[in-house]
Amino acid sequence: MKTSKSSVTRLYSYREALLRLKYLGFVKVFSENMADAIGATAVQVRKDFSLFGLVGNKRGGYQIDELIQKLDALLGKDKKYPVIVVGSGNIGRALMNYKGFLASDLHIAAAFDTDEQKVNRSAEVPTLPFGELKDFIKKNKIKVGILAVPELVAQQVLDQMMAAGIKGVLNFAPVRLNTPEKFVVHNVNLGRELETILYFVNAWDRQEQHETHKA
Amino acid sequence: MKTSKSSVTRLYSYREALLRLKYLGFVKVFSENMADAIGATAVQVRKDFSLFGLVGNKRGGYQIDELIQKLDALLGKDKKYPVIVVGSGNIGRALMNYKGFLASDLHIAAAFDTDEQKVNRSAEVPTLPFGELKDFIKKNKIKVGILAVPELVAQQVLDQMMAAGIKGVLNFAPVRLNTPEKFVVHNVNLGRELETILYFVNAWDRQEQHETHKA
DNA sequence: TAGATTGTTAATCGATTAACAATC
DNA sequence: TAGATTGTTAATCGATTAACAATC
Repeated sequence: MKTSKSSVTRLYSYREALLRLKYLGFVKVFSENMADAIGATAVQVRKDFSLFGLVGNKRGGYQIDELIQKLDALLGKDKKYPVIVVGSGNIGRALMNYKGFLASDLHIAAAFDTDEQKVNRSAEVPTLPFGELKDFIKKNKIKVGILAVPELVAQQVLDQMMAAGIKGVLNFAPVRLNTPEKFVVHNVNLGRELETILYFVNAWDRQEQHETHKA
Repeated sequence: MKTSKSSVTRLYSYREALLRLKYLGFVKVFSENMADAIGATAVQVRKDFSLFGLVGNKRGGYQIDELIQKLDALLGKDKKYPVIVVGSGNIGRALMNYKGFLASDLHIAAAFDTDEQKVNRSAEVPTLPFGELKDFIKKNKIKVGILAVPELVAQQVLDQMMAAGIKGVLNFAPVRLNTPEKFVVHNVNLGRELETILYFVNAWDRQEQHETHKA
């Protein structure tokens, strides 16, 4: 598998690290440096690079400028991609105002909500009535959305987004969504994440107590 | 590896599905049903169950009540676990008010912020000054926190949380955190998630155009 | 040339899936 | 008994890591 999710994610990390190094005045890097920067191993870095056709110089490492340029082309960093938020509850509103996207190649074009009270066309990121969703997606050729609606309506809202042309979503509703073959869904289940953390922390606690008793 | 992150996550999913089935009046399930419910395969379910010592009846499937009970014991569902939010920016505030936690065994005990303006001791989930963080963690024996502070201060804030006794965090800052061996970090990098979705969606688009040209 | 570093091929590892024996 | 389902052992798969040849 050429382009697994994790290898692509690492490419973005490499790029970010390279920009930092460039900013600090560096001109070239070795695979070892890249590895340190993103918390991987040098072999992993070279493997990833070779997978995506990024070549360096035997003994001389990689030219930072050249590498960034190639990554930009590979990752489509040349243009800004508009993304929409559907549902302006707690999570939806947080993402509308999230500053972390500014540095990247994506920006939130608009949010949608069924609650007319939340509509606000003049805000920096406007909130529009849900009825305008389809037209907006089509008119602005939106490909990716953030699904931040209640669990119970998630599937039916997604269906409408798909019908209008959306090809991928970041889903915050704790349900398994039904999607066609060529559609990307990344699920973020915050409760589940916390529970899993809790599980391992508690497991260690129990283990420790056990060991203490034995001692 | 007995308890990988993913197998534990699936246990929580099984439990959730079982509660739904029970609510609908079902008394027993087969591995096939469980698989459908969480989007896995029957073999996967039986493998997970055997890994955690959950046994059924040859030919008779699994008793729902019994299974839930065992999962509760396994996952520590007997008590409520307090969790804190550090940083009350966009993400932090959204999580403070997130309803999705109500159904689970965790609740947000308090939030912390350096901005005195945001302090509010009388809210349902109080926001306290950052200076009270250590005492609060120690007094309430908090083990898990949500780190929703700016990237630049994430590590130093985490260091203070660790010093006070925190053993695991859900990290929203887009940085690699330095932690000791027995410490759990789950990273949620929202920008990265969206970028990766965008990558695959664009990759398909390019591919399609390519194929159209050939045709 | 000797040393350092890349890039590829092979080995390992963990997780998922397949095959099948056990048994209700 | 025959059929259905569990539970385990073996095979497969993908991703990471190790080994090493190429070469600047």
